[in-house]
Amino acid sequence: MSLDLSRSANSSGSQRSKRGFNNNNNSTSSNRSSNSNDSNKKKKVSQKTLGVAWGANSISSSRSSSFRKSPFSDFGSYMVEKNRKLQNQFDVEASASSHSDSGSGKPIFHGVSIFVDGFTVPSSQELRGYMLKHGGRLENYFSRRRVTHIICSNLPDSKIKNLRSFSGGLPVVKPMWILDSVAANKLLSWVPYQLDQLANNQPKLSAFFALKSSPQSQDALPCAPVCPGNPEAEDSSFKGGTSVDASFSDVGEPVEHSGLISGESNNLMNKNSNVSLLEEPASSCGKPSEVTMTKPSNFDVEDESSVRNELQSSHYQPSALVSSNFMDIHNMKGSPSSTVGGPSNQHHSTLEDPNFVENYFKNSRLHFIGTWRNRYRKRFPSFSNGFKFTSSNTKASAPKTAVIHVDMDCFFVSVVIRSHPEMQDKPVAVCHSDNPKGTAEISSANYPARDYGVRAGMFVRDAKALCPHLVIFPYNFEAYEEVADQFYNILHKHCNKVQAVSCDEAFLDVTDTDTEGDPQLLASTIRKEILETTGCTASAGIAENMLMARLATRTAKPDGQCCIPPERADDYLSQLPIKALPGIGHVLEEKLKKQNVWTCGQLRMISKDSLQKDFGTKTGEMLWNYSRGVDNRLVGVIQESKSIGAEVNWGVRFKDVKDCQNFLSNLCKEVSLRLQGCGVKGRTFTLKIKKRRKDAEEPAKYMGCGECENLSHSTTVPVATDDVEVLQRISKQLFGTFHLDVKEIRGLGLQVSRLESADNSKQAFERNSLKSWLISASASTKELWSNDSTAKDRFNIGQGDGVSGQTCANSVGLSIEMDNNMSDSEACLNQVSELPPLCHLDMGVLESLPPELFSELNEIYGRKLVDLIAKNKGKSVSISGSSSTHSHARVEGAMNEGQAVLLFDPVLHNEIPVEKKHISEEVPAVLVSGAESYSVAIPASCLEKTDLMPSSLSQVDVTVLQQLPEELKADILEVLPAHRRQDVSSNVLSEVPLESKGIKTTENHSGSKDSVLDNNLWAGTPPQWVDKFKVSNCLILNILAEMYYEAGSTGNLSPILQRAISVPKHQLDASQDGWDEAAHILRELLKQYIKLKIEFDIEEIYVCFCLLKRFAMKSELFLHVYTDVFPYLQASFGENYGGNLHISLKD
DNA sequence: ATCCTCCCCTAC
DNA sequence: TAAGGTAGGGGAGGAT
Repeated sequence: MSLDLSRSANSSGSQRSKRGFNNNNNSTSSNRSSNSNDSNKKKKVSQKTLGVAWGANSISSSRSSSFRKSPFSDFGSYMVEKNRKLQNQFDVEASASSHSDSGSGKPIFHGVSIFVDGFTVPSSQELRGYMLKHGGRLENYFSRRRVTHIICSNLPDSKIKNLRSFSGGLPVVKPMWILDSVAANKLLSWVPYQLDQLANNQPKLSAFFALKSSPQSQDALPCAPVCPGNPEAEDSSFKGGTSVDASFSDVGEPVEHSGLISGESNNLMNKNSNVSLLEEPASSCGKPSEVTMTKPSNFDVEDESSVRNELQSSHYQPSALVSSNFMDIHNMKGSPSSTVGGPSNQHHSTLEDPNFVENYFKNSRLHFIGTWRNRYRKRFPSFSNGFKFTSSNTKASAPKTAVIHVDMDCFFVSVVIRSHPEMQDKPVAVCHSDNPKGTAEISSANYPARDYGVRAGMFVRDAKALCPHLVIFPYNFEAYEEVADQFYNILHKHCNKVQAVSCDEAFLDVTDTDTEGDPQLLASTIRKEILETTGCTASAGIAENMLMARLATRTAKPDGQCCIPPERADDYLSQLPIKALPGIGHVLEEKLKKQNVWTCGQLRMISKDSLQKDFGTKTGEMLWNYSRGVDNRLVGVIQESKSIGAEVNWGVRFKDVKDCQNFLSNLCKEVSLRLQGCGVKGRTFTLKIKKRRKDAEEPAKYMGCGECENLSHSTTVPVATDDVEVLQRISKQLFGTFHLDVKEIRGLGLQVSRLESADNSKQAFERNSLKSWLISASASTKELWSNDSTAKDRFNIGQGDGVSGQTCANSVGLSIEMDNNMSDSEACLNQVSELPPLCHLDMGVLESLPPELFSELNEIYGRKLVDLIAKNKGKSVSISGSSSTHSHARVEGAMNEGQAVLLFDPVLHNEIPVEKKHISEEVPAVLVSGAESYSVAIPASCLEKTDLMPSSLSQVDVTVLQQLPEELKADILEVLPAHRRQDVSSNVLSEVPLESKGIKTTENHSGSKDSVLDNNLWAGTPPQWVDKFKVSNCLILNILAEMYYEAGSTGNLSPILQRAISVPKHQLDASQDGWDEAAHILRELLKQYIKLKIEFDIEEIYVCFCLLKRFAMKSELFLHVYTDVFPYLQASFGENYGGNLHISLKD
């Protein structure tokens, strides 16, 4: 597929402004006469009469009365009244013939309201009878508001277009749907009954269906895409969907099919009827006679009736996935925007549509193209990552390679007109809109249209200007998907080395394929089969490498094939315009033209050095090679994706920050779903923003982004994620770094890179869940005490049982029996019931938790936490009343209850209070900040490496230390000052005088080479802060031990910890340096936390430490803290430092 | 040197 | 009205 976006999308504002003379103003105020006047009238009518649409059932009915004017004041009102009468009549008859459907409650067609278009079998009267009998409705006059399904047997082509224009996304379904549903006594999915001719007009819902069900399984999905088993669901989604379009609607108006198209099509003939035989104009240059070309004289179009419209189980993108949500929301809201909001001219902007993001992608051709690869990967997994090259394919051993490049001709058009043979020779294009004054873009034009100069990327108004009788077809993404599948099925059948380029283009390596010596024969066989199967033509290029094969295809188009033997490559290239080389776009072309290089022959005159100097090493080499027909690429598989993202650069208009945040949030949802859909998580997040250029005029394109500055910021987090909330926090944080007026934003995109498989981190994820973390504390304690060899092996524990016994006594009710036969993960999963008892939870900490964490915990504890907190409120206050320090009541409460570091650690329960007492008594603390915020100093000595070690084992989770292997334990002990070592060797968890802990309390950190923030940070020392920092020393040791556990239990550090800590396992095991470095990094981490929170609430810092402890053990949770906290920092330091703050942890 | 970020360019 | 996306590659320039 050739996609020319350069004119409209990427390049030149100049192009746009040239076009702009016929701009929006012009077109709206110009003589659109009847059309625009009509639509205005319709809008008015629809407003007035909206409420009638759904009668008493209508969600908007209550609203309607206020809009209704006196009856019969105009034709519209008359029609409304008439409709109402007919409906009443219908209702009366319906109740009279009320039919007990299946006894299962709702009748089959409950909520279904059909409009019968044209002659049908059975007749519309019969259909009416079925509807009457089974709780449905039949509308005598079409209304997009009331009608849920259009029933139609077959339509003359002249009607197709009109139907498409008024159906507005409603399903157009064959009457068989009604009959079959009655026969099945349930509402069947309408999708398999779509009218073939019009299937392409129903992207939204059918996309959803396609996702959920294959044709084989649709019977099992009786009706509802939104809510299976509830017939109302499907129906109500239509209500929502149609009311969205209300302002376009023609409520109460009788349908007239003016055969717009028929007149046009009659004019087309003659001139273009044989255009498929013509050579592509561009190919005329540089086509040497030796290049063999074949083109068929014509092709047979498959009989229309045999063109299956079979719905295949396409893999739709997440945007389709969330469509149910979208519909529900619209349904609930009743689309007030369309009823109250007046004209809908903003409807497709972010201003009016709260679900713009989801909606947008479903209708975007570029999105379809851009995401096709992912769908292909899922559809043909064995081909997208299956075959590998045999060495025989390399240049050395197999000098003669054969590559075929196959490319469907004007794919989008071919597919939509494959069942309209009479359109083949007429100028046809695919476009969102047929408005001859519109700025919708032509996506694809067939060759007759190209003869008029119609090109992909043009505005439809320009195309119509060139070719007034151009026939516009809308997109049919499902059909593209279907044909692409057929296309690839054929390719895979004939060749086992297929490299998919796009939905309509692929390379085949046929070197080893049995082609009976003739790749051309194979190419022609394939093309023939493609035509027979899909009804669409394909062209092929055959050459010895991918470059030349591709160029050959260019010559072969349309519907031909071309072989360029190696010996003819030079000739072929010499006159070839440089733009024809893949990799040379308009920018490179312009640059080269400035050097007077127009053809590949001229390009060859330039030395490689010169090219590399002007265009860079790689690009220069590429130019040098390609101009000589040299291409060393091998036909290969689609490689693993390196990034996943989503962006929207159309219709983006925000009126306030809230709008923008909502949009961003939806974008994150989309990206998260895509990540999950691909089974990957990512670490680097890039937010891209298009900002209106200062002097930019109103874009020529309706709702376009116009001329923009492209901005991007990225951040890297330590733990890969696909979690939507994390994405939202990160993107919010990134967004803050731009400091933009949201009104200037014209486009937003979020891209995720540094991907890793979600499977790999699945185990880690399970470990990292809050629940498993809670459990693991008790589990590890238990394992320690156990003599079970599994536990020993896991932690390499060979000793320390004596002490274990002691700690065991300290724990309350946490023991679990480990089954020897259980794997670690099984064991983990089986520990679900082993939560720390409620009485062990710290109220202060609980209350301080971020809401999301609290609610997660609350759920885990069966929602008892809320009560617990309520009960403990008074108690907590009394504790704080007794406190004499500056710290916040809840923090003090927590400290007094002995849980300074860990929420639940049973061992630390016993140690921390002791230590804490010393610190708070003996370390003088200075609060030096101004009145408005804390500014805290931390002793510089605390940052010395030696002080990373706990000053006393009383700070250490001894159970943790005990689990270290002998030599590591020795390492750690060795670093401890002698008096500390004594603590350990005596194994007494005694109190150690503060003076001996080597903590200096008044030094400033002015010597630090850290950022200016540090100076603020270390400026003072409030007592509570020292407490926590001391605690952090202990924490670090715990963390190090945890790291060791990770290593011990899995044989390797978990990927998460490897990255977060960035200390290779071997280093950890081998030397003190490794530990020191790990400690250093962790210390930096702590500092970040301190920075993040210090300016706000000292209490929060405490929470951070609690959470940081979790980070050490369960890294994924760290992300929550990390992303949660960063915005505070942004808010705090704002303009001054916000841009310089990169907290990302370097690899 | 090597990596990272922030772009730009290209293809479909 | 209209749906200007997605992803890879590479270059410039700065940090380490």
